[in-house]
Amino acid sequence: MTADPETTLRADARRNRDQILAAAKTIFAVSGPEVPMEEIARAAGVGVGTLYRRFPDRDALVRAVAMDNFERVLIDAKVIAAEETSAWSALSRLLRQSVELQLSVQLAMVSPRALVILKNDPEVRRLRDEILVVLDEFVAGAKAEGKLRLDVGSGDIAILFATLLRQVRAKSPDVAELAARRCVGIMIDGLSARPGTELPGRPITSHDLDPMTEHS
Amino acid sequence: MTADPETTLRADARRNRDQILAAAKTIFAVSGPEVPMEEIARAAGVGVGTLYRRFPDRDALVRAVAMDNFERVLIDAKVIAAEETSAWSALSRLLRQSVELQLSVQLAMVSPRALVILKNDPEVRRLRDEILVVLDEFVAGAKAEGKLRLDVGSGDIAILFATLLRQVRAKSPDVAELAARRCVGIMIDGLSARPGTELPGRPITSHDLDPMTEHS
DNA sequence: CAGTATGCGGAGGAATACATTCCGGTTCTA
DNA sequence: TAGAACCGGAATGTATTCCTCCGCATACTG
Repeated sequence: MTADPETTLRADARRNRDQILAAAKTIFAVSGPEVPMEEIARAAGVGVGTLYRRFPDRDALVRAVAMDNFERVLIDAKVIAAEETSAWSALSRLLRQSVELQLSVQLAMVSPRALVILKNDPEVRRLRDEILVVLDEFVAGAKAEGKLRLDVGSGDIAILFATLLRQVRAKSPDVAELAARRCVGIMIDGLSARPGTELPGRPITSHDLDPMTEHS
Repeated sequence: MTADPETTLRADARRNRDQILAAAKTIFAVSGPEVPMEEIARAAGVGVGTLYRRFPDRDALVRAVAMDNFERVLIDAKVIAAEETSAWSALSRLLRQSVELQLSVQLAMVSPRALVILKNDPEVRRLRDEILVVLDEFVAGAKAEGKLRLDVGSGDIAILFATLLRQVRAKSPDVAELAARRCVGIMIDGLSARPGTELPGRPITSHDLDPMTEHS
């Protein structure tokens, strides 16, 4: 049906397309999906014209970035599931290593703009649902192992990491990057099952904040 | 010198001024200090004209909001210091209850826009420094008590809470508010001194990310 | 290696979003 | 009740941003 851009494009065009996607991913992660198109083009080392030729409008770009990252996370999760022996180590590894990937992904679940764009895209939803299933499995498994505190839901975890990803503006990118890794570490410790403070309310599930469905 | 707005203003004007400040605080906390002035005016229930009469431009408003919140946090911290018996409980109580206050405060330390405005304001700096001193005392004390993990600095804590404050967009404000409280709880547990994962790098101090000084 | 289809960059038109000003009408205060 | 202080929000000017268009460049094909 639709020609596959991966194979149909001329070599240089293909290269540019990839650069655009990569640049957009980085920039979206830091500044959200509303940055000027020109900024993305510059970061990708191409002209705006090229950007628009490949992605007719901003929505198309956002969708493409989301798809790309959802896929990547899903693959990661599956690899991890296969390699790790316990659900807890799988969960914490996924969270830890996904700083970059989740970066974009979660952002796509938090930004109102992206939400509107993605809400009605069946392909995106399918991927997203698959990810949620895997995540829920990890969470349930880790609880069963007694490693994850029982009073959290996958929604809590999602929020925790979604909020964390907006890169902090420290004095240098190095410090910022280190800080992010350390925050993740602290949060993982906060999630582990050890006698700690009791949390208010009830566990938040992924359904509680499912941005893909209408408000209650 | 400068007439004190608290006493000089006519009653209704004074009331409006307070409403504007309150509205700005809330909105800044959620959306950052770059929201359209009109939105703030609407939230405060006044016209833009009134907003501009009271605060000549955006910078003035940002500064006023920052001052207001810095003061509030400082007062809170001092009250807590007087009431709590251990540094750890003081620290965790401060973090827990300051969800709203810290909200604005930290935001003012993260947003580039606010930074520029506040960087050269000596009054703001003075307050800010006082807060940092109190926070450092709490941190040092809690470590001495063996309640706070030794491998974190006050900078780590600041980042942790600064990133957390951008309100999550859940299905309802209630859920969002609950989620925020739960996140704080999880983070506090992550900070407590119990055998957990080792953090990468070295503790981040408040100086490491001090936005009031130039990049190294 | 020449011919051509495909792709490229970026100037520029159109639309929008914002900050800020201004003034006729309203509300306090003495 | 007089008059000063204040209010709302329409109107103006400006800065951004989206997206199109077209002359030029580059990659594939035989």
